[in-house]
Amino acid sequence: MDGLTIGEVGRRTGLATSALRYWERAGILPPPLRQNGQRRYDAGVVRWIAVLRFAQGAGFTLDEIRTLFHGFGAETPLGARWEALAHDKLRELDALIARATRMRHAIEAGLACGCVSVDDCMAGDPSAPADGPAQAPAQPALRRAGGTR
Amino acid sequence: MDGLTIGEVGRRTGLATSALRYWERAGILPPPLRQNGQRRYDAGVVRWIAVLRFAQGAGFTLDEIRTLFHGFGAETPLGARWEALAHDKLRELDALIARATRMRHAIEAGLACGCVSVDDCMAGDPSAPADGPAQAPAQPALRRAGGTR
DNA sequence: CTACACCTTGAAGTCGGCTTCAAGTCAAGG
DNA sequence: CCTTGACTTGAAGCCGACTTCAAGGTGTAG
Repeated sequence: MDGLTIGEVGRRTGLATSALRYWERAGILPPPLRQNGQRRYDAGVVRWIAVLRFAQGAGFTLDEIRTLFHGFGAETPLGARWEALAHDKLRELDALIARATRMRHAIEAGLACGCVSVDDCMAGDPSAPADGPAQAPAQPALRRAGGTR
Repeated sequence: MDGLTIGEVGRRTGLATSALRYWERAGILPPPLRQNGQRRYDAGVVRWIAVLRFAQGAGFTLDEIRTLFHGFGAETPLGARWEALAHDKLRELDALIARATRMRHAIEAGLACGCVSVDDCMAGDPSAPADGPAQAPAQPALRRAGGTR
């Protein structure tokens, strides 16, 4: 046994090999040894990838995950690293949830409004008819996330 | 008075003129009359834009907003159009909120875990130590939304 | 005439996290 | 020797909603 090929790692983790190469280039996965120019991974990489995917699922960007993996002194335990990043992320998530909740309310306000045409409806303007759906968007959208292949 | 220039509309609505042109090309705002090749908008466009921005703020994509504005028979009232689109969007938002809430839980599980290194932590694998942070991500991320200039 | 402010267009750039493609390398099997 | 299959690379494409850029037109003021 001289290490896993990238295809083997892909099979074991359910990931595309292109993603593994991408993470390596992005400085997240350390470059493995090579045999004849081909990557040979230590079996431990599977666990690293599990942590990576977990962090991604928790909402961390690759930038943040790079920090999680390589951005602290080598002696800093994983738990402490996680904690250092978690508070900001929790606040981001709370903001996201709050925003999504406001969007829900906006949609319901739109349902309650019952306008006939664009020109007799709506907000944003002090001379507006009544209690139309309210003001501006402020935060345009929320993008969807890609599935896992 | 022969209509508002695009710059004037931008000023009144707080939008970049590039956005107005983009929406026109995207088939959302109808092309206005022109004088010497320049767009001259009817004052009513301001209200259209308010509705557009409101819908955007409620989470609708430009595709959906195009449907909202131009995708029904001309006799269909705005309220009915809104309703036709609202139910799916509410479900999407609920899914989003649920996902964000799961992400919150994941982060908190990570905080409770207290692992020292990547190799002694984590999930996804049946031989894992204990009740590590749990399984996979399934839905990678949530993208941030751009502010309103 | 020049300067200036405003408008026009199409093409390309931005962000994140990949995927896809073209072209090439390499080892094992028939 | 030739094919097959897995690997390598860099470059480009994708999604959404725009912004930015280059190059040029037009109207008005001084």
